[in-house]
Amino acid sequence: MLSQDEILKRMEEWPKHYSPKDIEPKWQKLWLTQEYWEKIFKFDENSEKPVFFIDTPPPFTSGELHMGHAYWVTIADAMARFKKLQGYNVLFPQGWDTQGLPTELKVQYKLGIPKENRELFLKKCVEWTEDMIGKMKSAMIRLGYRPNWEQFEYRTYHPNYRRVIQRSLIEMHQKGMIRMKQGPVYWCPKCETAVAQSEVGYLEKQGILVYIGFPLKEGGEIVIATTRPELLGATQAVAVNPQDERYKNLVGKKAILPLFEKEVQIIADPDVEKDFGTGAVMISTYGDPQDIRWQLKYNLPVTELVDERGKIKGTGFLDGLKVEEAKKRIVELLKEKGYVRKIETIKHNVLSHTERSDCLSPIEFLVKEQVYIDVVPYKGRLLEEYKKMNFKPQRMAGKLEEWINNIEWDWNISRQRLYGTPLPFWYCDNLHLVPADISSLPVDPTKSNPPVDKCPHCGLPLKPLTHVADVWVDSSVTVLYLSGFYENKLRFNKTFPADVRLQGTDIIRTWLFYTFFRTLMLAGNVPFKRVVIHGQVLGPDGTRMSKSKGNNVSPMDRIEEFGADAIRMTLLDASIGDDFPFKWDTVKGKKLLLQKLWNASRLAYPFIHGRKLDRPTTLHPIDQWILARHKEFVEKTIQAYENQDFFVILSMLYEYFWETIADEYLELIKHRLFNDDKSAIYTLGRILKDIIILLHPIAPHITEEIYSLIFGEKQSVLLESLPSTDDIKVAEDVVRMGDSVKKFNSLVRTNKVKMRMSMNSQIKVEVQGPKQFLEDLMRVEDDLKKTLKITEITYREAEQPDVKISPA
RNA sequence: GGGCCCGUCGUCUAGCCUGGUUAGGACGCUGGCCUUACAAGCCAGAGGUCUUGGGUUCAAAUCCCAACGGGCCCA
Repeated sequence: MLSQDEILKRMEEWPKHYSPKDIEPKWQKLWLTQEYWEKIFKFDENSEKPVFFIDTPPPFTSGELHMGHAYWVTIADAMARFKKLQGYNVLFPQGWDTQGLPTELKVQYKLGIPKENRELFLKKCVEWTEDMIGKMKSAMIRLGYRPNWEQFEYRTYHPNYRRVIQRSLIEMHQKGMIRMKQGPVYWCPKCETAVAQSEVGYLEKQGILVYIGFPLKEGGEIVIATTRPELLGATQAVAVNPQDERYKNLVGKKAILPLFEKEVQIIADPDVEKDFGTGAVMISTYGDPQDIRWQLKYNLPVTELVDERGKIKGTGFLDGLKVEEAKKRIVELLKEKGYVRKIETIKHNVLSHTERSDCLSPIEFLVKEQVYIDVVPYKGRLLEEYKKMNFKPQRMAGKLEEWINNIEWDWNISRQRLYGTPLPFWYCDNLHLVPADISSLPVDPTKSNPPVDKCPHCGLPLKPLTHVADVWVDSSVTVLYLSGFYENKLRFNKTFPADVRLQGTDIIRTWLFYTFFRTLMLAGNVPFKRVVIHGQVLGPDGTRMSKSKGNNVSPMDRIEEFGADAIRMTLLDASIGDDFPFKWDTVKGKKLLLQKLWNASRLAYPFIHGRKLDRPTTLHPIDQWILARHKEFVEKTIQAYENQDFFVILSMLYEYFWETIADEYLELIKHRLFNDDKSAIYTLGRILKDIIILLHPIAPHITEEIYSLIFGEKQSVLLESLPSTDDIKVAEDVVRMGDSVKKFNSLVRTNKVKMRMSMNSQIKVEVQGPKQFLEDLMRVEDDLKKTLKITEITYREAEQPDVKISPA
């Protein structure tokens, strides 16, 4: 037994203040060592342990790790660490989505490398990418993120990954799902490339609604309203609603396009909104998706009026003008000739290039030869199969379903770019596709010869496809790549489908949908069993972070001050699926909680460190009480981890650890600790160790530090296993006693505050209350006296509990 | 135009599915207190017509309807 002085001296060995910036990098370095890798973080293909495979998002390599990244990094890391503690063999990958327009633009404009020099351009793209990865990776590591870098870090430009992408395309082609065809495509004139349906969205913009009088062939006129007067030259018909009395007698008649002097028919279609404009619209090729539907429905001719750079062609008088300029010019001309009836300024939704790009330019529809993957024919099957995945939160399943329901066009996968996965095909003038040999992958058709001399279908000469794949073609095979679908059947059988997919709401219709679709088509099953979809991290003002609003917060801004652990706790203190504002004040609060844990450990250290914590045959009633509470905490925490309800764990830390253990229990057992009471020492050691283990996935650094200082039997908390509480018997009378003690403590303290006494002052107490209440207190009278500096307690039965105190 | 989500102390939120203590916590605020871990602390306290209006019920923050406000997605 140590003397009081010795105990206090040993306590001084423990740094008084919790300093995350000293602790965290140390552990991050250790986790990355070969030794920790081998013992803890490695995914062992030969292990008999159950496998847990989490599919994490491969972020685009922008170079900046923003709060949204920090959020999923934290969730994924916490999930993986928990599963390790639970005894799983964890496959925890991290990929990089390396290809795409933003990188090309940086290389083109920031580095000034011309696209014409293809080799150099691609080399610089890769260099830029690696640079960006380096920055993001070090920030991830600084947050305590520890995936299987050694085995499962991947880059979508890498030959190994590219081989899987290309093979998946060739196999889809073999299944008859890929074809080249001509048709309208979403086109971004600014980026000069085709984009997919999932990359566009509607943005509210200021525009004009022009009312134009079309003369009727038989005399008179019909006034149409349009936001796209510049497309007048590509107008193929005028449409009205069949129910519209105003136009009933005009249906079937001919109208004449002003300026172009072309006759078009007036048709009736139920999709025309009677209340918009004049109720008469012009159908042009193409102003919006509705025009495409009408063009197909009525088999209207197509006039190509806009070129790849968004300039008008084929009109003579508007040629070479950009769409916006042409709009102004044609309105002027129409005014001069007296065709304009009215012009309104309106706010309307304009289809724009919104996804994965800050481009936001309006989308045009161009007629192009492109490569498509059939999606529409599989809608029915997709609507059935998606139900095999369970969603957290459940409502997110509805978002996927809604998206599948809304799919109208097949997936255009060709992009007119350089830095991307080459589509592994050659083609002929009849648009037949000839795939590369699987043995030749990865392949760049522009640099290799086709596997056959001529088109096997029609004998025409073959040309290489110069297009690259949509980035979602790349990232929709993460599960197939990681599980080893093509290249490691042993691993595939063990790991497929993945246990969890983690991602944000914003990529449901892209990453989630395409992975689900492609994996189902190629491997015949859904890619994962469970999809966990988190919300967005908002700025401190509760709105979306954006540079223009200046409400951007980066996790790295104040990580030295508060530490990665406190940031992780803040991010996890939200219900998964909800958006939440990020405030440094909240982080400060989490740091205080960790400081509390630090101090409690400081108190426990001299009594527990280096001691054997055998369970004594009998336990003090107060220890029995805390163990009963402890059992509840352990069980609920494990349950919360299983459901990814991290905020539940955090609220229990406040309630159980801070309020119950730190504020009540520790005070009650101090006198016994100093007297080397075996029951108290055993209990404190046990609950503290369990708390450390259970908190580790959320706050890995501080828990490793405390564990190593106090317990340290193993090199890492992760070599421990989840606590079991099977041996703890919960006795009702003990739990009730705990409540009585808490009540008594509170009454005594309240009275001391009222009487302006210091907490330290000696008092006499007269307590009243129901018989049961008094008996509970008598059971631990000695502990109450020592804890609350009471010299004498007298008891009196009464209905309501109350105390009277007086100075001793 | 359609769908989904959300409105709870000054701020962020738990509770709502499965109706039933005094609506719980964190940050902030007020007062007191250096107590064998912790003043980056402790103790105590103030602060809420649960957006509004109807309805169901013995009983509504919770279930239903409507309105208002905010957000997201789709057309």
